[in-house]
Amino acid sequence: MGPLDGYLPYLLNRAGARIAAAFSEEVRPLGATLQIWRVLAALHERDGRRMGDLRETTSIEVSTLTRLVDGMEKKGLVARRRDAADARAVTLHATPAGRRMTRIILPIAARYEKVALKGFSEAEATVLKTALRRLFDNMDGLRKS
Amino acid sequence: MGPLDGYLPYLLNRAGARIAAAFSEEVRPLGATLQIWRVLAALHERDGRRMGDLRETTSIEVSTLTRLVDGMEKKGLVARRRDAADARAVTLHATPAGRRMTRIILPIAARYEKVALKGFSEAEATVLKTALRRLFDNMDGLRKS
DNA sequence: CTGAGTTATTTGTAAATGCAAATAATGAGG
DNA sequence: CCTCATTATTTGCATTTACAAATAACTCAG
Repeated sequence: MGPLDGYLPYLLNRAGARIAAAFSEEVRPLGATLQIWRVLAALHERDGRRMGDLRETTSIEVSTLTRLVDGMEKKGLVARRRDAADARAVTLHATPAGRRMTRIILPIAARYEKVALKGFSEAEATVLKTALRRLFDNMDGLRKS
Repeated sequence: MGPLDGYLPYLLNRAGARIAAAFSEEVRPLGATLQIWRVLAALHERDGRRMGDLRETTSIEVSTLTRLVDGMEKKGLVARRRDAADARAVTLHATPAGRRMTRIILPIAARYEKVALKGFSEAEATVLKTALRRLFDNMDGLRKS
């Protein structure tokens, strides 16, 4: 056990990076990335989201998101549309190909949860997830203090 | 609560990113970064580590580490030395300035733990950290499966 | 004591990322 | 209807990062 093992930010980052790396490797042959999956998952829950909305739900920077969506559009996974209600905004829509990819990745994501949480009881898993949400909330708006 | 809120990798990444961002902002005026802090903390525990050793304990890629250490050397925080025992290796040593910075950041890191874990009991915090280590271990070597 | 194979670190290079400035469109006053 | 302040997205650019190739030094068999 290393010296940094006591630090929460380190433990968090380390575990997150490892899961992300494994997941990424698995979906790469499908032409997907972790970020692409995040966008697809968000659109799966609700299609036609705006960029700013996606930024919020995926925690991906808007500028990064723009370029990510550029790529996804080129791959035919999503389509941009001007929002009818407010023409400043763009709405994103999963194409049939996008939805097909979502259906393929959904079970993979589920399997990864299982692997990552191997040895955890249902209750322990819930506690962990709740703790991570609390942590996130605890850091909310701390940047201006 | 967003649609991704059920996914562990997302929760992990999101919480980790937020803590990292807040911590980074706090130590930036000192001329430090999260990565610099990781190296300093590792050297605080044991000075004279090799690059490969640091890679292991900090989870920072070796090539990234090389350039990070380049910068730290320029700032006078650490000094590279050829390992006397094995001249292929380089050992890293904190300078007085490096140790001074470590002493300054240590309490900041401790404070961040407190803020992040606000509302957590001692026991809950321990459970969370243990869970994160288990998670990390669960993903060990999964990449070749 | 020399060459083949191994280990440690650095460098080359291309992709990802994030901030800040630029662009585009809205809405409210006058 | 203009103009100004606001909101939404994109683009410019400099930094960070990671993989892979290059370098350097070790080990050991012959």
